[in-house]
Amino acid sequence: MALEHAILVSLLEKPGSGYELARRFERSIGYFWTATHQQIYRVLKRMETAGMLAVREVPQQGRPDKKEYSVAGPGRAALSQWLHEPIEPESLRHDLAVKIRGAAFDDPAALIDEVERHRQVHSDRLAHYLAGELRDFTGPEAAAAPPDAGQELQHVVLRGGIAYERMTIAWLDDVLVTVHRLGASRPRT
Amino acid sequence: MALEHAILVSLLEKPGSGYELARRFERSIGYFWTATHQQIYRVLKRMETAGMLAVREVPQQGRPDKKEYSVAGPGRAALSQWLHEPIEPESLRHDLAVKIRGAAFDDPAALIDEVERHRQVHSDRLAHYLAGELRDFTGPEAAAAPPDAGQELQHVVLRGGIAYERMTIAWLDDVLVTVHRLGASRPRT
DNA sequence: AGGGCCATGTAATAGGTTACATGATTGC
DNA sequence: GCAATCATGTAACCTATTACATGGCCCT
Repeated sequence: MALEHAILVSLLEKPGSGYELARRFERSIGYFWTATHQQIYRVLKRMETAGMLAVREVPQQGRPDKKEYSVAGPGRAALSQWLHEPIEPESLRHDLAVKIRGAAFDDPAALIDEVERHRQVHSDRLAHYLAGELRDFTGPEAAAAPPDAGQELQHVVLRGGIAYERMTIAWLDDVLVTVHRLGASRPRT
Repeated sequence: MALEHAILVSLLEKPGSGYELARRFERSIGYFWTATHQQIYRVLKRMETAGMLAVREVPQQGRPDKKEYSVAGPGRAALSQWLHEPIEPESLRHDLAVKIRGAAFDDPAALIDEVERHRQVHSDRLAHYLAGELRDFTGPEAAAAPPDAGQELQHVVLRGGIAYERMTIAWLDDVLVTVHRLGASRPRT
């Protein structure tokens, strides 16, 4: 169960409430792990019961009170143990590839809009990652201070996201060319 | 629910039993979609009940009888409908990235073995994909016959897998360089 | 004799999604 | 007045994983 571990890492980077975690899972750490707020609340409660997390009630004015979670000793130990265990190299789960193969039995031309839409999303994500890289790692402000190990590691993960988006965009272009070529060779089916 | 759709595509490409599907999901279509035999049997049963699939009992000698599934009209209609619906561009779920960020709070050097192990797996997969490409698409035998739309689409999906593995290997090299640099700057922690 | 492949399944559990529910504050 | 943001949660359902179970054939 790696959601627990992703939460531990995120809370070590910075303590926060369930709500804040849910927002981080839409950005930053969410680039390579997704979770909804319902799931996060459920897991936080379980982890708290298991003693992995410490909670602090934070009264706020003008806003609902929040529970700020931070990692307790057993949580850190659980993370450390997981870090030293080997994990399975993950396999993709790529719906769009299923669609592309399925299009052979239907209408390949119908793929075009869908693939272009996906390309746009990945293109936006790439721009977003690059902006984050400039802000946090390669820009003048970030370059002023020497990066610590944590920042170096966050940066290499971000570079992975950037490489993934670039590769995906290039592949979607390949798909578009292929589909157009199919359409051209048989104008109507 | 895309497992149903992946099964429909696979059975349209070639009818087969639950066992055979499970094997295909370890190879070929499994490169971008995974499923275990338990799950496949359950979904096949549900799809059969829903009338999406036709079954044929095939007696065999020296082996247990098998049930050969093929796609029935309603199954084809369900697939067609899905193909015309937009789907969400998927987000990654990358355990290793969580580990890398987590290593900042533990021992970054412990990543090295793990990353090298993953690199090996991806390198093997790449070799496997390239061999498949040569056999089915770019080799002398395959080049002799003009490819149809189905083959072109299968090929472009395979090219996506190849691009993914290449990108991943390059990124894992980047991770290794980064971790080694961290270790060099502070020999013991 | 033992291991691996073919072939099918059940049961229990864990993980994840969708819908529903509440309620105050801030900004347009 | 309406929508968005902050903040927390429950309930129902669907999906996926892990463990267990059976049994014959083929090869070494």
